[in-house]
Amino acid sequence: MNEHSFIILIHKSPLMMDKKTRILQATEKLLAMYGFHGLSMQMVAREAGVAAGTIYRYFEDKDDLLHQLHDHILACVANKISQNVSDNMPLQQRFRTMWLNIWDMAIQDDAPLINRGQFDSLPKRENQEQRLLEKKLFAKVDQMFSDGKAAGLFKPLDNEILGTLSLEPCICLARKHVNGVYKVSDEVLDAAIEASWDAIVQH
Amino acid sequence: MNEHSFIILIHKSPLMMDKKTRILQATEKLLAMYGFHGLSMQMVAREAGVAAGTIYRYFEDKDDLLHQLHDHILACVANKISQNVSDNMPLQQRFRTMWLNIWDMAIQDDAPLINRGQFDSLPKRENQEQRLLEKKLFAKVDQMFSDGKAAGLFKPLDNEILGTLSLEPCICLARKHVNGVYKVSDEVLDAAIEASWDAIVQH
Amino acid sequence: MNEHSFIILIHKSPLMMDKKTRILQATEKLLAMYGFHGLSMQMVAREAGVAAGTIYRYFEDKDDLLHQLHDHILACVANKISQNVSDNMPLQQRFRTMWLNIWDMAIQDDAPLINRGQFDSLPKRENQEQRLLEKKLFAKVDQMFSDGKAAGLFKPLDNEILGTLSLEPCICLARKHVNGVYKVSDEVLDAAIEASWDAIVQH
Amino acid sequence: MNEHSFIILIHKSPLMMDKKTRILQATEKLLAMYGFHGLSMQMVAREAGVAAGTIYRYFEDKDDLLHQLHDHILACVANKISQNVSDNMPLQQRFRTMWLNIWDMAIQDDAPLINRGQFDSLPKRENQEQRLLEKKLFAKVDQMFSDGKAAGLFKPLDNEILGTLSLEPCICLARKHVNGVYKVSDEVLDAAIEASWDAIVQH
DNA sequence: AATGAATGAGGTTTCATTCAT
DNA sequence: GATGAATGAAACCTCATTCAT
Repeated sequence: MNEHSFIILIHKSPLMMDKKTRILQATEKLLAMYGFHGLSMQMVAREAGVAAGTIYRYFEDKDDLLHQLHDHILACVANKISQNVSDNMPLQQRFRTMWLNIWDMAIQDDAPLINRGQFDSLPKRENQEQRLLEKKLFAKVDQMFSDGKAAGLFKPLDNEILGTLSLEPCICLARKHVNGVYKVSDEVLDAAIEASWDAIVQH
Repeated sequence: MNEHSFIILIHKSPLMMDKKTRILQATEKLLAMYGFHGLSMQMVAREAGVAAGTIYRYFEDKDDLLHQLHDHILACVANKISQNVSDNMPLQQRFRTMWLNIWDMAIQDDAPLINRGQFDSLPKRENQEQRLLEKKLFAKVDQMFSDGKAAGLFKPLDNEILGTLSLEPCICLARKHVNGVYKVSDEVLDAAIEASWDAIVQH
Repeated sequence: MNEHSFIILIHKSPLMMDKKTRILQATEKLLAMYGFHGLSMQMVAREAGVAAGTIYRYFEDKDDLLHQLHDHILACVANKISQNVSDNMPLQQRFRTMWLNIWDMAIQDDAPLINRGQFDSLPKRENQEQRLLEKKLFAKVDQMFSDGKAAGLFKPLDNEILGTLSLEPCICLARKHVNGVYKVSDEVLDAAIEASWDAIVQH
Repeated sequence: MNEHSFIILIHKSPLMMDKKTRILQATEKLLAMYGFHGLSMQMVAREAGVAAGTIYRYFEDKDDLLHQLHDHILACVANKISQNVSDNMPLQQRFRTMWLNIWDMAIQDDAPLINRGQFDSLPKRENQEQRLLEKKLFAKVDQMFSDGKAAGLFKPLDNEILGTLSLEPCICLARKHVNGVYKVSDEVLDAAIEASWDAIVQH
């Protein structure tokens, strides 16, 4: 660092971050409203309140936008699921809390994607790295299943399987609830949680 | 017939099915191979061995083609699920048979759509009429749940809920199996069937 | 060929050929008028009197269009150069005829491209095959140079070099003439032909 | 300076030329590498190490940049051609020196534009003023032709014509040499110079 | 003077649909 | 009924240019 050197300060201002977020949110909303087809970059731009070209400052191309949206949502989901869950709570309480966290998320309008079945058809990079990231995101869920098996309470199956048996039904149910296929009352909800629990505990 | 003319020979083999079926099968295959984006009417036409315009003799437009494909597949699925199931078989055997019917279908390659998660993103007409049709298609499933409740064996929940709790996990699991996310061994498969059963029976 | 076979006749009608030709001609004209930049597919379509999408029935993409135009023009040029030239005419008459053929072509509006220097910047496929094709197209020119060398009249240089020394100046001159850089009178034209001749004959 | 800030260090080396020159050089390089199509202002900015907007301090618009580049290169060319040429050298030596100066320039890599045929497709302002400027730049060439005619050695044609007949073939040849169409040996080079000389001297 | 994020018109290309044959 | 060439709207994406900082 001599007399010819100088310094440039770059402020990644909240406003700039705002733009990328706005684009992601616009994409999520439109994807939920019109599905995968009716999603054009022009629409995203209009909804986000930016010019079409601006999207390409933040995302390589349409595919990149969707990939990043996938990751973004996944992170949100993982975060939401783990809310109010700590590893020293009783197992059944942890299970119930997470189950209801998923339910709430799918019911509310915050995460409009999770509930329309569009989420799964988002392009994902199916590689080892991605798998590890997901595992880390859903650590709390993982921990619960592991603890349950260690206590001899859950069936001796891989966590992946336990999740599929007990938490996926929650999402399926929520989807039907939101789509109006079937309205789920509070009593039925409690029964569904119990049934999900029954699926994975030893009898 | 001048110097600009030339000749193409086409063998109309007895194997050529009727055009509508060929179009539907071509669509299913291409949808499984290239997903929703990579599906163009010209591709369907080429794969089906018909002219692009011919598709419009049998289907109103692209949406109609996809709707009809949805119904077509749904009928196949319902038919497959009910195979080797009669209403006087023991409940658990009925359940196990249907569960495995779903699994087999999702694992094999003759119903390429069901297993890639593309099926759910097909456009569906979500109306009363459609709901009734589905109910009729899945009558055997319905009957099993009703019988189980009448016998006091199943939880007193609507059939819709019982299905979501015990059969949807099968589809989710199959999807993961096919996508390579998780390879399901025979022992795990048996355990999963038992767990699905545990979810809906009274304890 | 059994009872299941049938025949389809395809007429490559003159009208259809017309469309491809019209697109090529439109491209040539616009390229001469507006240069390489101001050439958009929309403009070509409008000038050719077809829809934008129609171009893509006949040409893979823009590059293919330009490639094919290059070949098309090259063939025209080769044909024009060889007009009224036969291998048993005296050498100097053959040379003069070809030189003037080039000149006429560059001066007239038939081949608007050759004279604006746009021609050379058209994308060409620089491969062996292409080189051979060109050699065949310009066979008459080749023959003249070979005959001249056999007669001990021309310098013992490769035909490629002889062409560059005696015919390229014609094109350069014509370009300047058309661009208005320098107006070439008939006497000067004669002198230029003689000078080109002097460049390649032995002294 | 909060958690969103970070720092970049830039060493302003003494080698950094003034910005306008850097922009011109960047343009020349990119034009040679990617041709006319692949040249965007953002690329030029990146290559020159300036911001996109900065270009517009020195050049009206893209066209102006290209115009000025044209003039810039033309001046370089004129300068190079005249190297080691003085008006009291024998005519043939002057001619040979200039011919070889052109050849060297086209063969080497420091004037990347002249040799790829991109140069001619640069936009030029074809007006009287421009013509006069060029005449002044190429004064040495002009002088040689005038002297040759005064001595009764050259044909009595305008200098413009003499140049086209004897020096343009050099450029054409060099282009073919560089493009790999035809590899020119030293003997052929000498022969080509002699042939160019033959084209303009009286016989 | 310099920056570079933002713009949005315009580029190439695709594709659902029509219609003369 | 069947064809497939033609259409042209609309898709994705680029890039010359501006302007607040």
